[in-house]
Amino acid sequence: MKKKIALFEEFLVKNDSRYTPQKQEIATHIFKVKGHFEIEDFIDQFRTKTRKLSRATVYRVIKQLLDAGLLQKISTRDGKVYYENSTPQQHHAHVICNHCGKIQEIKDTVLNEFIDSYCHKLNFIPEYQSLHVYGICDQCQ
Amino acid sequence: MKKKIALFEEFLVKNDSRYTPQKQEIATHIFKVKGHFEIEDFIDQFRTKTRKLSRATVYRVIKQLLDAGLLQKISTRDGKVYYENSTPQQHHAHVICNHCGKIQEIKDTVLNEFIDSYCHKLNFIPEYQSLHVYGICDQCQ
DNA sequence: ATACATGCAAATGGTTTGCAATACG
DNA sequence: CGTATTGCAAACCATTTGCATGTAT
Repeated sequence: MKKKIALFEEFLVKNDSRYTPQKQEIATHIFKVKGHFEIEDFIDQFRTKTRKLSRATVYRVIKQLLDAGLLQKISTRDGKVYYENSTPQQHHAHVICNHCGKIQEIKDTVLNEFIDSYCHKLNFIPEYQSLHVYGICDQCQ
Repeated sequence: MKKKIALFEEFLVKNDSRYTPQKQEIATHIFKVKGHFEIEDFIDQFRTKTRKLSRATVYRVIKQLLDAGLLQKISTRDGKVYYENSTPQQHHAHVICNHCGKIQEIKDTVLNEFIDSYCHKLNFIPEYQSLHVYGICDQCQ
């Protein structure tokens, strides 16, 4: 499988956007994160580890990563926002507990197949998708 | 099928929340809206038609409607936020064009069945769900 | 009486933008 | 060189919150 950073570079080139050191650095760091993370934490870490870096730039890169399907955004009901790595092929869905905030992943191809076939019917080109199920988890019941 | 306003009242009672005139009014107006709408527009309309009403209260009711599964929230990639009526039984999904912003609905039971069965496996009680597919629509290609 | 609901305005927090400086192709 | 990118701080905008007042049980 192709490296994500390579996919990102391809995406940028295809969209007449430059592949700059900042983009490379930010993307590389994001790709290393396992599970979900908050932007603010990420920026803090990045700043101490690497060097100064503008929030704006991070958000600009984030946007391109979302567009490229290499990252996805998760919002909990109480307004918290997380981001999580993904691949353009498979965006896994999330199950989010409204009580404790725990986030679980749904890994299942049924969903992706369904979406692909549906988009095909509409002649719609999917770039990015998100499925979030909110409710009460096992432990919180 | 039971009226939505009745469902809302039930929901409130069940959650030790009061069924007040404001809640009733706001909910009733929301239930009349077809398609998606923006909060700000809704408040403006409401204010001219009816009477003064606090943004805060609207948001408080919105939150309860979301929890009750009678309303759903749609966020476009560029930060716009819409709300749309729904029923607790079936949350239809949305296909959103990143180019022109057009929103189409997916009406299909496959999705709901999939989610129900998955939640059952996790012993997770789903209350609300959202599926958004972003991409490029037919016309914008 | 007591607890929840409302309205207001101020605060919050994630995200975007204008602009000047800088770097890529 | 010209055009996209970066950094900064200020701006934005949806949403939340603190608090004093009002209202239902």
